[in-house]
Amino acid sequence: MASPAPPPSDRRRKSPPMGKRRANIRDVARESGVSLTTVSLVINGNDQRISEPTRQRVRAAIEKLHYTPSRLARGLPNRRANTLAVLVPALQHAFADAYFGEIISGIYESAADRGYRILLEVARRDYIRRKEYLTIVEENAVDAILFVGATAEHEWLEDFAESDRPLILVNNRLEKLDLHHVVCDYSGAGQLAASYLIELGHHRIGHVSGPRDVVLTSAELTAAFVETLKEHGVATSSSMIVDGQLQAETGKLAADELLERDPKLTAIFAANDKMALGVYQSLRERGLKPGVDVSVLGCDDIATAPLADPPLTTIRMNFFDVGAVAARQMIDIVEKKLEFASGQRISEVVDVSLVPRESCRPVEG
Amino acid sequence: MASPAPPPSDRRRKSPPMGKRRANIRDVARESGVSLTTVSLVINGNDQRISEPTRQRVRAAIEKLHYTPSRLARGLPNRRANTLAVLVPALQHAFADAYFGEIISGIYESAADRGYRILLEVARRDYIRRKEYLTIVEENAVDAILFVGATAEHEWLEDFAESDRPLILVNNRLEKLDLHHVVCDYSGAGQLAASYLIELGHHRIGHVSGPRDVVLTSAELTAAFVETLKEHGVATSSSMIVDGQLQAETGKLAADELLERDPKLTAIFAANDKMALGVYQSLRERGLKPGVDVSVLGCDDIATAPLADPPLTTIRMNFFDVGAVAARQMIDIVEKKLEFASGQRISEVVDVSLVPRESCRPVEG
DNA sequence: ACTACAGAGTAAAACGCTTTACAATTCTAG
DNA sequence: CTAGAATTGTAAAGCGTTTTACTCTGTAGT
Repeated sequence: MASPAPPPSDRRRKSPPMGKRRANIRDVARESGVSLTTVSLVINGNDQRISEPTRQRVRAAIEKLHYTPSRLARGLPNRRANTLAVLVPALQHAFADAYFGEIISGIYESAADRGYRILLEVARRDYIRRKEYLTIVEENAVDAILFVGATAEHEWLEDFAESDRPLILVNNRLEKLDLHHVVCDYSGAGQLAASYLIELGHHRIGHVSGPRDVVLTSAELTAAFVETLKEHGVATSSSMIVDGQLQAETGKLAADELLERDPKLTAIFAANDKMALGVYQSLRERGLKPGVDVSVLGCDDIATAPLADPPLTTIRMNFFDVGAVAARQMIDIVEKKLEFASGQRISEVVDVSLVPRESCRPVEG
Repeated sequence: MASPAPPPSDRRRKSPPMGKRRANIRDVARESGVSLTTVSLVINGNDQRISEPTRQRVRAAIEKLHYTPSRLARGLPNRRANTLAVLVPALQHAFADAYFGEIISGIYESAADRGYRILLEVARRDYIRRKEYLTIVEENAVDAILFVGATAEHEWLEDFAESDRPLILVNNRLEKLDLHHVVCDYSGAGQLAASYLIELGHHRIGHVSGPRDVVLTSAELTAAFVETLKEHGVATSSSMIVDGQLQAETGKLAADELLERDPKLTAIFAANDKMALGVYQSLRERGLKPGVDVSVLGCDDIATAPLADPPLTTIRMNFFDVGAVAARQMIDIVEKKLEFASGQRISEVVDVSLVPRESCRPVEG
């Protein structure tokens, strides 16, 4: 029985595309007289079997039709989105912070170079509770997560610890959880700070540290600083160290404390520039001139450091690079360019350097 | 002729999913004993015809299987990505700027509420040249573009002017191009500034404006300020106005100029807080106390305004809200909740308010 | 002459969903 | 009773790719 040809499908959900519809891969195939497959192979370039003439023709057609592949459709078959998630903690307006901003800029740079997009995510309470961070990778909205402001308090990170779920910590490490990470050389920074200050002749030195209990890199910085002082025979005691919370106000408070404990301090090393600026405040309130009466050394080299009065001597942390490296590494993993024994972790360290300006002087006589 | 049943397709490109594959809509359908369609309709909720009992069953199955729809697949049929692009100009580390940060936070907030994601894009030269801004919407990577730092110099925006391509200007408007936009009430701010200063008895007033030639809102602010002064019978001359570039240094320079032209100025209104802080510098260098000898009024209310010395009186611009409103509007458009006559444009204005602190005092005598 | 094989290309399945047009069943009204 | 309407559901087309497993030439080796 000759089955009748099926009636032309009239079930299009749209009226026939009157206006010029966007060209798709099929159009290109038709235009260049080859198969769908061939076009796809040409686009993705990695397959050697298509001959040069054919390639040419396909490319011509692509050009002519202004064809661009659909990202959406592209991701479907191999479940890849060509997108990276940048996850930040739910701080008050995290995006408005220069620290995050610089890292994100670095991430963006690398990602753009490799044809990846950046999706912004904020780890709000709700977000964590519903484990959205898992969802986004499971539903293939993103290929990997770059988490920027990790601390020991982010316990949900354990969901990534014993798995090969693609997450990397940007400029943070965790003591308890073994995760991919890229960090600035905080130990190196601590050493640098100590040797510089000693070189200038200081030996009564105070230190405003970061929140060492939850931020491992802060702990490292301080440990290396203290260790190096010791190595150079500078007496250290824990009373010379006061923890701050990385904000200017806490830097000021910490300096107040420090100067009360030892009014003859000749130098203060702050774990970041914002706190160093807080230290400036504290000194001024006491009628002391930063950089003259007391040397102040910062860390990070934020944009406003050179604009301070006096310009802040500091240790340059290349946050931009940290972001860039982290993104590159994750992309390598996603694209399987980096094969890992399951459980093996990325652990890159980015160099730091000292930027001498005017807030540190040799100790007098 | 009985055609033999087609052999079970053996062409799976993966070995049979041994490990637990992620559940898809088909699994849910099977589990709850209904059709694919039904599940889809339940998920999307908008269709009334599915009965409550069926809904229950489907939801139970979804729960049980930990099912989450794939964003990728979801976007394909109706060509929607549930994603908004935030486009920023290629300034040096734009993301590190508090202004952008606050707007982005607002955008994020609205978008998250409506189930939309945020894609970050930087309008680098290359990006513009290759018209990527068109590509991303054409290839359905995003549903709409929110452009944050527009100026008259961004000529490529004309690609959106006479079309219904979904782009909105966030906190900017353009004179030449008719585009969707949401802005703070810069005219209102200008009025507010003028009346406040007059109320305090000032009539020798200087003004550091923004780059009026390329930023329309800066022009509006200044125009309204001048106009209101005039209305109150305060003589104005163009020599009282100096353009700055919105950065602290240019604010200082402008103030230098202003104070040279009229050393008896009793108040200065700066078009943004950063420049106001620059004005502080200029005053201090002359041995004048900001807020005492010369009142200083800012605009924006950035995070550091209350921390300045003296705390800066300013006009609060709710950038967060501007971002939030812009995102909401675009989502409405994308989802066709807002039907527009082609060519009709969104034009929302967000209120501003005066925040009195200590940098403005009544004029003496 | 006959297998082997490389080279160039293709058919078709699969990815996971949305939505339209239709089907089956039950209800309502005449 | 029965025609029609309402209710609840379903089949299947379609979205735009990637990729696997083939096919078809022609050439080389034996």
